[in-house]
Amino acid sequence: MGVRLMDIAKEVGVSEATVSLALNNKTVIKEETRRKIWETAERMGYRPNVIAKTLVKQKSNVIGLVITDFANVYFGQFVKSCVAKIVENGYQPLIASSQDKFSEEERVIDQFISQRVAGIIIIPPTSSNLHEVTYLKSLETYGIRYLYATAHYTNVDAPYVMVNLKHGSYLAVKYLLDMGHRRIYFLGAHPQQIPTKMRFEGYKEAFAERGLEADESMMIRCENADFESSYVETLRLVKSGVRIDAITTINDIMALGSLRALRENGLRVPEDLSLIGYDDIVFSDVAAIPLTTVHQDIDAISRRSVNLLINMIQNDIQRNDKILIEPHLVVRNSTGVCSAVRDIQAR
Amino acid sequence: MGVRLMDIAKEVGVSEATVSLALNNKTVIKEETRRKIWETAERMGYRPNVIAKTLVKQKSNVIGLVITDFANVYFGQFVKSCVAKIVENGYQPLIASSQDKFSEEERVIDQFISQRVAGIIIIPPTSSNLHEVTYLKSLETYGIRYLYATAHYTNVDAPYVMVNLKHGSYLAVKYLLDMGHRRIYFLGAHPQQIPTKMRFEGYKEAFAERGLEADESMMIRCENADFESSYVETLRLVKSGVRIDAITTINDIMALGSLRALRENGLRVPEDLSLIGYDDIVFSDVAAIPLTTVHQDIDAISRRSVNLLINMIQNDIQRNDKILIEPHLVVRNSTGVCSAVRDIQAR
DNA sequence: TTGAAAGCGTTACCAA
DNA sequence: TTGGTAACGCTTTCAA
Repeated sequence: MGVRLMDIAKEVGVSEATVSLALNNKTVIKEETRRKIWETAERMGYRPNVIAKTLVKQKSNVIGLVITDFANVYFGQFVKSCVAKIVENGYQPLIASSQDKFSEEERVIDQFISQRVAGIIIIPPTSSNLHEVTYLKSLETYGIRYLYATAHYTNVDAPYVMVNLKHGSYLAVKYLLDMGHRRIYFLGAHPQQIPTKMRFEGYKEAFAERGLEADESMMIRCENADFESSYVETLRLVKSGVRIDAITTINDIMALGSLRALRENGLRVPEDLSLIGYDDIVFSDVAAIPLTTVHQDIDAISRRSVNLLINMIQNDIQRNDKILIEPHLVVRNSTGVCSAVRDIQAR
Repeated sequence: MGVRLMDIAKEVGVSEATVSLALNNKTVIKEETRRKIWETAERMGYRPNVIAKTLVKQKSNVIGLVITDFANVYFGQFVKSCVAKIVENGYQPLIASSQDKFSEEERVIDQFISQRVAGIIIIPPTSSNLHEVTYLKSLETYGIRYLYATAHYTNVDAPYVMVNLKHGSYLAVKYLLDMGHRRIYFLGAHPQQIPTKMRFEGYKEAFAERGLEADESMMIRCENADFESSYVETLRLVKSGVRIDAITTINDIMALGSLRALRENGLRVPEDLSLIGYDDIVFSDVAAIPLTTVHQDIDAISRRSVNLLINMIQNDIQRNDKILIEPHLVVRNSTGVCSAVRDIQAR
């Protein structure tokens, strides 16, 4: 099935080697022969077999990309950005999902090794920051370069590119403090998980900087880092009757969940209280109230990741850089001066 | 670099063939030999080279998937669903984006052919329904099975799986008519494009069924099928001062854009007018006002697509099925009885 | 139960 | 400027 070099060779009446040389535009081949071979190849609908090519060349131009969830907008944007950069550089992307499970990450990476990819960019599952990462040995055995993106395993000494989560959270909370807010609730997931942990450190830092002490009880632990959990916890908070100046969440979807709960209880954002998200996915601008949020430069993460990986591939060396991208705050309409402060000023 | 069958063979003191047989668990090999080979393979960190395997077996288990945009939630969900089903069936997914451009679709498919994939699921660019699709001949030359999903080229006789767009729109408009709405604006893209065209046909059908004639001037052509364009056109509509009973859009993002324009002008949804989206992406439920929308069963599209493709691959035959999935209306909070009708009833 | 050898489609080296 | 041939890592057939 299909056309092979041999078929073209027979048709033109030359050897396989000549056809190969001609199709790769080696100038050793006489102009006329080359033209004839190209024409015949075209006419026969020849498509080179990269499988065979890779086998004989003993190197692939495939870059693997392990993400956790195709349906998550944030990763969708990351994939889009990465793929563009990989293609630009003449490599071919191969994307797989770990479904946010470490066991699947292992399976997928084993598959990539069997594929003999040149390098891999790994986005680890959100839930796990500690793991016995056994596949690294295999990657080294097969000379496959790798790095982690958007997060990393704390117990593994490997290169990564991610956003300075702590600083992002610091910026958000500092801004809220500047606006007079004090009772700032923090909605996160498990306090042990990196995404939550790092952000809460930023939260505390902002308070400390002002000589204030963060009230740990304002760190609300949500079951999952999603719309529903955030909605539920915000509802509970509102019903409890405590004073809430502001709420920060560890991603934008959670902020939207929170927003829904607030609005359903007649609380106005930002008049009654402020709300800040995290990530700046497209939908934060599309929400009921355009969300103030911490912008993570996805493009920068992907650019640095791809560049570092390709650098490792081309120099045939596994490096160990740790790259932190600095986030910044995007102020939109979900935040304002603390209502308590406003009341005082109004007098 | 890396471990080969030969390395294991040398280590154990048997032939390559024996190692191959043993690792593939052929029972011809003596239990003890097999065990020893497995142990050694494990110890040496052996990973089979699928490149070589594919070459010799002369068949691949890779299914290509061409989408238009990784950052689009709708396709993100489709990819997720497809990938799960492809993996379940023991195949390996290979995903690429056409960036919504036909030229890129061609490039990507050529790449897939060079990869000698077993079959391809193609999501065509939204903008093009007519195209000289030259790659089909190549696909046939190399015996690669294919089908279109979520849309198709009208001038090409090839299998496809998509939602009955016309019927979805019909359901939405019929519902609005039932609620007493008459001045129903339709926000779409170019009237020639399939997604817009089919939906507007459903719109007209719902009117016709009631013996009403659809007013073509209520079909508003947006520059793009996105948030911004929809926002702009809705704004223009509102400012023009015409009476608006309801608005339907061809996707949920557009509905959100529309919603923003309405709210900014003090119009309440659904009290003052109703709004219906299309697609039922996650965010329609997360919007300021949970959106009434037409649900497209992405899971069904992907299931039917993958099943049909695998059927073709395994029976080694290119079929030509056209599969239409029936959509249904999901009523949430953005729709209600027409205010004009309510006023009358209130008297 | 095991081994030798041919072959998959391509490239690359050496000869012609 | 071209051709013959070995090699890439694996599977498979046939013989031993």
